[in-house]
Amino acid sequence: MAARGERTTKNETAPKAMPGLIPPAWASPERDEGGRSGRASRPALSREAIVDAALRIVDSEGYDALSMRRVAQEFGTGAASLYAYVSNRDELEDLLVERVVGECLAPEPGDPETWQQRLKDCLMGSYDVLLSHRDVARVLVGRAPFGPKALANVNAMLGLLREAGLPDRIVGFAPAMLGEYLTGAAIDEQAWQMRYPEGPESEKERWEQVADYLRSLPPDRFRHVIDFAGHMTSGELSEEPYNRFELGLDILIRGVASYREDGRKDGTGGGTATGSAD
Amino acid sequence: MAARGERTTKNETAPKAMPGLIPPAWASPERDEGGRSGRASRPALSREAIVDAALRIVDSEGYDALSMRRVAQEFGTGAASLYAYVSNRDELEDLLVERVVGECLAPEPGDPETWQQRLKDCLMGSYDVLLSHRDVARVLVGRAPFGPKALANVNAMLGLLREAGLPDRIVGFAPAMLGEYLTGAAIDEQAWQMRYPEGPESEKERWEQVADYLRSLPPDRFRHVIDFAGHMTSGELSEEPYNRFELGLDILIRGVASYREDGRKDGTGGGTATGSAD
DNA sequence: TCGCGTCAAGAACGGTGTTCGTGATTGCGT
DNA sequence: ACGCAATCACGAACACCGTTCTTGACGCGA
Repeated sequence: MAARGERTTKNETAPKAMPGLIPPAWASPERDEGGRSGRASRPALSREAIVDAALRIVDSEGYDALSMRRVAQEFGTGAASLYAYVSNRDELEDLLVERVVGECLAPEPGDPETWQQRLKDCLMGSYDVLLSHRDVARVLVGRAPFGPKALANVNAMLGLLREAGLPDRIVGFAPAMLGEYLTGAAIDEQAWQMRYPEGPESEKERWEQVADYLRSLPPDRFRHVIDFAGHMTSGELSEEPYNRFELGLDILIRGVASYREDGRKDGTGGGTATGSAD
Repeated sequence: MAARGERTTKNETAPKAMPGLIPPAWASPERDEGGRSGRASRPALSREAIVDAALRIVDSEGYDALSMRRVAQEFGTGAASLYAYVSNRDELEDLLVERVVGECLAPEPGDPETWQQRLKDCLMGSYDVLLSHRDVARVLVGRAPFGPKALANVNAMLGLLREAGLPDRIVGFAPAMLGEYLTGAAIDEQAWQMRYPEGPESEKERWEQVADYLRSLPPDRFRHVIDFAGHMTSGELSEEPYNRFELGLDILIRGVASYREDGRKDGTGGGTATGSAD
């Protein structure tokens, strides 16, 4: 359907072992030093390599810099060459999503004792993965998580929630909702980081600046905004590792857990979701 | 700050009464039939009119069709003419967001008795507003809701949650989270509608198609996905007005409510958020 | 050695956001 | 009443974008 190189079925596990940045072996414009091997015999272009390059560009220059021409430039060629391996920019983005989602670890049964904590760990790890790839989360919006890797994660989540004794309706719906929250939170956080591109030590200062703006609003309208400016900007969360995303996750998981049908079957019956409640 | 023609304050209500397409009164190169009024005295272009046109385009052709040239075409002129009133495409989108958010009604104190229901009503109304403007929700992602209209809504939400007896941390954080969920859910729903652009009577059929795809996956991996395919696609929610968005909202509000500090002060102490629980 | 089929990729097409310069128009000062 | 200066609309241009068409070089079988 897509292009020619799709049915290769063999090399798709080859670059799996490369976690970080890739040595620019195939990025060098002339690799004919091997003695005229010709371009057709060793393509250097492949779906994997193209997705690698795209992710590298997003990592280093951001999603706005991603374009067919820019990806092709990474291989020292023109954009037209990509269309032999990728039918479309949209398909490239699909592959990019699948690639990034593959870095997110699915919750494994039994690691922490409560399902709430396992869910939290999985999602916070995914959050870190998304943020480690700059604004790659923007590629996720509106894309159903139906690739193999994404579905594997969804499958694991479903198993987790199923064992927790939740109604089927909630089990089936929660993964989509958690994924939506994950994506939205990552995008928002990245947008803030982008707006104030100073060093990471000014994190607090950045929020304080926003809070000051909110406090400068006319007090007759916006009374509550002024009063809660500190809390809205998360300057008051304070506990070092406890950030906005985690708080939202706690809220969400508490909501899900409130539908539990029988209080027992798994520990922590009361209702507090994660222990970091107060 | 922005441009010159901003302070006209008079003619900005003129084109308000035209809901549909505009009679090409100001599009005609010579409209001097009114007696030489000239272009400066009645610009026909204004920030309001430009935002009107942009929203009209999104409504009728979708966000992908929105461009400076397309907006300018609505006035029978070139894209350059817009830059006197709008400094940027980004600023135009800011104004568009503010415009749409202005259509969303803030929760008024006292309408339904419980704060949960008031919150739900407000957000479901906003959801309908967003979906009524096609995929306009895509413009909202990554944009902090800090325009006057958006802040007014946030202010009202804060007041609502404040009276509900929630911890300050939760009060300050919940509006952002609810807004995030609202945007994400609207985008996803619209993306699904776009992928299957058939009539609205095939809503059920569309979900059933997706469920069938999920059920066709290899059963050894994806066991849970297959089992929950029906619930994942919301085919089983069934109750006519109870849709995916509402279920998510209930989950979210339950999570928020679980942080209430003293059980009384407002009705419905138990924990079920809205009554449509099970 | 010749010819053929394959595939990389340059050039081109229609689109985008944005800027610059020009030319018409208007209101004001005289 | 006239002319000038300031204003402002907007066509043309620039540098991009995604995508397609066509060319042409290459390896390989005959």
